[in-house]
Amino acid sequence: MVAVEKVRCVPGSANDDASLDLNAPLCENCNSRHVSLCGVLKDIELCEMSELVKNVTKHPKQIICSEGDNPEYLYSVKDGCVRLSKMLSDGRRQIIGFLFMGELFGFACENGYSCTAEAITNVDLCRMSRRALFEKFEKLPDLGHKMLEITQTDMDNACGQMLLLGRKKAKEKLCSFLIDINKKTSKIKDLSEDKIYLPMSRSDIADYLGLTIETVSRQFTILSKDCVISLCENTDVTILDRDRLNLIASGE
Amino acid sequence: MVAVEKVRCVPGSANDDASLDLNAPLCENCNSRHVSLCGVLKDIELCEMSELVKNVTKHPKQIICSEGDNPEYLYSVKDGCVRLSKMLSDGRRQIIGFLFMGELFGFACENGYSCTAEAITNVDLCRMSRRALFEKFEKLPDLGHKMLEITQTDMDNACGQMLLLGRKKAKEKLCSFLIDINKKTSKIKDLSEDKIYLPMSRSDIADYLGLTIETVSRQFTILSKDCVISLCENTDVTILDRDRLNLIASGE
DNA sequence: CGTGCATTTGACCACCTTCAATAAAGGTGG
DNA sequence: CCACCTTTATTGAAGGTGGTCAAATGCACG
Repeated sequence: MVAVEKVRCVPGSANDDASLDLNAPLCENCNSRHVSLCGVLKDIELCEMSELVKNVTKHPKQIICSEGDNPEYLYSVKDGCVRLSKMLSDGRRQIIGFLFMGELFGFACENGYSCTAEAITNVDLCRMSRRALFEKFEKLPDLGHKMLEITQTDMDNACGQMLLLGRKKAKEKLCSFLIDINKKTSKIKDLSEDKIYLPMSRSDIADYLGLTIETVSRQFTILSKDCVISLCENTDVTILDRDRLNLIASGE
Repeated sequence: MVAVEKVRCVPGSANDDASLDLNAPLCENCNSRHVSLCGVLKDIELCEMSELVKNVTKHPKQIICSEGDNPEYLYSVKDGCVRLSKMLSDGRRQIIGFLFMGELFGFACENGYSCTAEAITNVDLCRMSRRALFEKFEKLPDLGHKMLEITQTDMDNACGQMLLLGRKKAKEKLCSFLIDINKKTSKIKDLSEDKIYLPMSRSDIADYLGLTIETVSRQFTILSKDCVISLCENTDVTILDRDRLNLIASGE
């Protein structure tokens, strides 16, 4: 509660490129601070984080990390939208998720990163050394617990997505997707409650839902004709009948 | 390295049903000990676990825990096979995974258990209080780290399964499944390298792969006619041509 | 031997894909 | 500023993979 000057604490050593690093962030000023992994940390503990993070910016279509690569870093989305995906050798692609502000990615096992991550919009990222972060769990056990909680929530979402991919019809898939994205983005963008912000392409949506772009496009048209949604631009949809949308999404 | 008498350490207080509880396990004698969460614990630390676990046995088709229920417990499979699943209101089912010896389940978020867990075979389980386990992370941080590692590996597998469900053809799905099960069970059953043990029904396989039983059955027949596998009984398959199987699984 | 359940097999059909044409939007260079 | 090209989305027609329905087979159990 004491007013303190915003000076960076312990600059230097941990950041290879030491003293005047413009990319070294001030975690206490971070916009996504309260919705991200760091949400569990007290103000004074944020210094610990500042030591091991670095700001990174990416433009649309730039790759952030690739499936199978040495998973040196974890990333947290500070702003923008990121897609995670996996590919088969012949080019078939499955999008695993779309990430917005506050969401963490870079999960991996002994085979390297599980997914490729690419920027969809302009993206601001917080890049953390995985090793350094895991070492911090000693000093800040809450950080480790939060990490576990996040991963378990991811797993819960993954289960829901498997149900969608394996058992839902095209129309149900699209409705589920619209509800999920609406839930996610309404927290972080100040849009009217029924606006859905869709920064990703039809092709991304198709690869997320296990469909083709043509099927996605047709279902958009049908939902629009049935007055469940209204299509303004491609990136901008409005929910007209939320009850119907929910009913269709959960399988009538 | 010192020979000690196998006496239970600290019996009582933590187990509600105190003194003469036959279900209170001796963790040091546990078969699945070295392939499970407890693999990270030293002998003397196992006592800590004995306090919070209980043995549970289930018969085929018995429910262990249900989607949405208060996630009081975590479970580790000591023996047998468990299926995790999610359902839509009209009965469509998606199986999220098949678990064998050493595997952990009971994952949950604020909405309760993510999945329903049912016994496929006779099953021996180690049941842990979630709360008590999470409290142990203070004293045994390695346990928390192992838990995180397990959850991340689960997440990695889930990503692979999403790729399968969204983008693979029926034949590719079945081949992928056979390879995965072969990998899993060869570690814990002493079967000849190319034998695949399938305790689950065709209906379970179908619901795992996002197909119908008829399609699964047809694909089994085709693979058999093409001499990729050989079908002895329904629970017993032999790999005849592992290279072909791998090629088909990864999409030609 | 008959009942009940799981699996296999066949015939038909539908949902979604594939292929193709068109329209709309965005970027580049003259 | 507009012609030109590329990229993205929509729409239509045709086709195929896998689903639905139905019957047959196999197997366990009383």
